[in-house]
Amino acid sequence: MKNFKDTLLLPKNPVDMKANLPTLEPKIIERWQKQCLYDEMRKLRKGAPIFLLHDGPPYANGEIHMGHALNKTLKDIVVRFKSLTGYDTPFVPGWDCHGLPIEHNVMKEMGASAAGMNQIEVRKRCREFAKRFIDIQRKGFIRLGCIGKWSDPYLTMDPLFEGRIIEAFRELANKGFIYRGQKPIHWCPECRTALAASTAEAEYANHVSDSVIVLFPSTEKKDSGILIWTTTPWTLPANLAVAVRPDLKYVEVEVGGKVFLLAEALLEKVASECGWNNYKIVGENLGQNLEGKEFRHPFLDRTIKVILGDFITTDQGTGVVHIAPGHGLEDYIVGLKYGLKVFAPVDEAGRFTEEAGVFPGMNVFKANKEIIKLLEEKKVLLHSQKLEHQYPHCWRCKGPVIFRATPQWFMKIDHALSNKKTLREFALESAEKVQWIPNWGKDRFVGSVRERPDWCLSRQRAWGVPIPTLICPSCGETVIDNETMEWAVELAKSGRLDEWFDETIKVSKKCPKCNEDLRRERDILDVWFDSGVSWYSAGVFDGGSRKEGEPPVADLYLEGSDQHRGWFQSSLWPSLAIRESVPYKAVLTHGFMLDGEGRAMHKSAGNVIAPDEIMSKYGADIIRLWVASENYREDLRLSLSILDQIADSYRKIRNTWRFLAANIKGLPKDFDIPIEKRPLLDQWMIAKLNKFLTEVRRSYENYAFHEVYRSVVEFSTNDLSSFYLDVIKDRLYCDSEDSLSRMSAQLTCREVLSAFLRVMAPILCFSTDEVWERAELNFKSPSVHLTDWPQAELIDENILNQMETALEDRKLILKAIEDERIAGRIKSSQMAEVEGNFKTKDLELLKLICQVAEIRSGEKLTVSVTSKEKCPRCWRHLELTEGLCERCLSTVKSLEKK
RNA sequence: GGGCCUAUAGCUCAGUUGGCUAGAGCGCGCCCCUGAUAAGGGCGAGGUCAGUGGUUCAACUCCACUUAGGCCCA
Repeated sequence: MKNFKDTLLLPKNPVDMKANLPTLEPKIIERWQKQCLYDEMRKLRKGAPIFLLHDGPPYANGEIHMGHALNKTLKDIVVRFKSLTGYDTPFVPGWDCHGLPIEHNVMKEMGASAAGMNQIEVRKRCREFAKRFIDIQRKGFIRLGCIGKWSDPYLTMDPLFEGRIIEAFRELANKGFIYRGQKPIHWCPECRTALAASTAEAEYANHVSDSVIVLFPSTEKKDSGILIWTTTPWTLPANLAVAVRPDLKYVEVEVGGKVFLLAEALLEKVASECGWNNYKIVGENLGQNLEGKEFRHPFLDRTIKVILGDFITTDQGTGVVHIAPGHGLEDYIVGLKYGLKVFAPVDEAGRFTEEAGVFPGMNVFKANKEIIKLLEEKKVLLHSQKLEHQYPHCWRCKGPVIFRATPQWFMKIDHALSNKKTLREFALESAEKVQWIPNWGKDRFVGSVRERPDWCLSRQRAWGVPIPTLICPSCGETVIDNETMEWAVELAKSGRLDEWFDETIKVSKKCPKCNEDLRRERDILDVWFDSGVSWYSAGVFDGGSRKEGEPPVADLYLEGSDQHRGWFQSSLWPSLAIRESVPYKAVLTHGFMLDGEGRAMHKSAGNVIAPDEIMSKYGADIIRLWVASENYREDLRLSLSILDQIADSYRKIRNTWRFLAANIKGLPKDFDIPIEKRPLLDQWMIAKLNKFLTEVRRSYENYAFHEVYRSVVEFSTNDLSSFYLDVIKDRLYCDSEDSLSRMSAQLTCREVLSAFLRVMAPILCFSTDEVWERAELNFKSPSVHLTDWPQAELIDENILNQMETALEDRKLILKAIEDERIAGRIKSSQMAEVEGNFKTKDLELLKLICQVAEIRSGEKLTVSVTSKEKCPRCWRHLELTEGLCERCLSTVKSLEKK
């Protein structure tokens, strides 16, 4: 038999089957940089409506991890999609540069030499440290394919930005939102310094404490009272209340003529500790009914009230907690609710002051013994024992630390705005107007706003923006002074902020109370304040820090769900207070990274997969496809086998593009055939494409990228690969090059590919651009990212329905053929003759899409082997003349003429 | 301990206001093709819908509790 392969128009592949993304992607990034892609995207949409996604700044500390990759990829998908659909999409990335973690790392890096270093030197090192990681992280984000103003990001340590931070503070201060209060913090009496609670500064280690059960006598009845338990007897002089849990049952117990009140759940335990042999319950009450009841302090002349606290547990103690708001965080918070004073009669060396009322000047740890003695004398000590437990110790001197209230600056959350509403009320009301994605985000946000205390802005650290206030070292008076704040702004903006901390530069102001020389506040602002005013300080359109103009309201904030209590709030309070509006129109949150088993990724658990690892093995597009495939509203699982699966899907999609690209070669660029003049199958393909475009667009608009992924994979597999492309191979390969039928197929393929690439460009930003170029679709736009979203045309539902019916018949036919194949009676579908009762009227269409030799109408579905010969050129079984089918004969003949 | 969230095939996801035998793609198994070839096509097997109890004519879906996990707070 003659070999006809040379007479066929087989695909000429401009796209490699193997993507080799790890080496390809960096080259595409280079091209984008040469093309100035970000600027070109903005230029293309100049004057169009703006879609502003304001980047939440990651912390400039450490390499990027998958959490970063997830967050930045989601942002990038949004930005690229919005740009394609016609928006001007500025995206200015940012970094959070100040704060304790960096300072802590710097101190650790310096080791012993840190001791003699002054604040200014520490700040310098911190700045360098932050800069180092900004560069590392920036490289990582660019490598992920994220588009944005990487040349000029906003940095919270930029002079201009630091100046804005102080200006924001000044605005808040002048509107009356700032005040000086007290709050307990971890304090090392040995080093006489504050320690950060939430980091490694307070190390937990074993410590032996005095565990005591103490009677607070009743003010009414003799020989009765309430029993409290504590492991820090030294805090008793600072006691201002006792707390019970509202839902817990409390009992009155009679023991040897005395009556004690305590939680029922702990009665047995306490009885054995106190050695009660005979006791009787004489009364009971729910905690909530005890609120307001009065008792006497065990050794001071003070009346103590019962308050309610939800934090009380029944695993130890008496179920009644002694409250010293100056010496415990829970005590402080519950104390605020009841208007208790923040009382901490302990000096910075950990010694009682005169205010303590007992043992002035004595170290509190030493005072424990004396207090216990005093309790014994007063006959209020029911039980005392040594208890070894975990207790925080100073990371520097290793000594035990204490909780001690110190003066701090706060932002008021319940201060009224010009609209007479308090900030909190305004926030709760505003939450209703924000679009929360997913919608339960509102509940989570509102829940944490409702409960939160005033914002403590002070941090006793070096690396940050100073709180621009003055303090009298002699009488403790604090001064918020516009001239001083203005000076601080000037310092910041001229890059000389370190001078604020230079004690040799004296303050010229005097204390308004005692006329002493004032000094500058040494505390710095909470780092959350820095990022909280990014809407006010960042140049969100042009990059860097804001130079002029009103700050805009962002269309979207997109962060991990932990930010409901973090950045979404820290941004909200200053914005509500300063400009009385919410800084975002919509808030989208995503879940957290989990491993393949659904457990959190931790370095210590050894289950971390780094973005770099994936990028060098699979490529950034695989990360991006993975991000798109996951429902990010929940937590996201990641493992190498999940990535393998994503890589499989990628290959499927890529091969589909590759086939399309290979078959449109040679089609003139301006060639067109009106839809209605094309073969029915092509008309269907276009209708299907339009339906696909409509669905995918809707999914993107809803930020439901996993729906996009699903639609795309299914479109690729079901509609294209296994159906349309398989069927049109005959036309593409065997029809003559200039035939309308072949060109119609090519044209349809080109339209499908062009639309498909643009639809996937926000996700597979590298691969789509590669194919866009190689398939020579770039004759109008040099990059797929500089095109318009493919508009869906009117969808021809008639054709879709008609084909739907035909496909149902097809499914039955294929099944019947498969049965024959398994029985060994038939091999290729091409040799099948099928008879049956079909819903489809158009049997020619059915024959075409089933790719069988013949289809006839009949009673029962039967498959037989055709007697017709196989055309040696197109492999279809049909009538042959001169050894070929009619179509192939004329095609070959016209070729021979040439 | 509190707030919010999650649990459907090996994997990633669908499953409308409760209503036919719970679906898809991948993977897996078997087969076909060798003119998308480190491809392509067909068929098939996979599910106690985390568990228990309840509401209902009817529950993957609603309610309660339990278990496992996540984020935040304490």
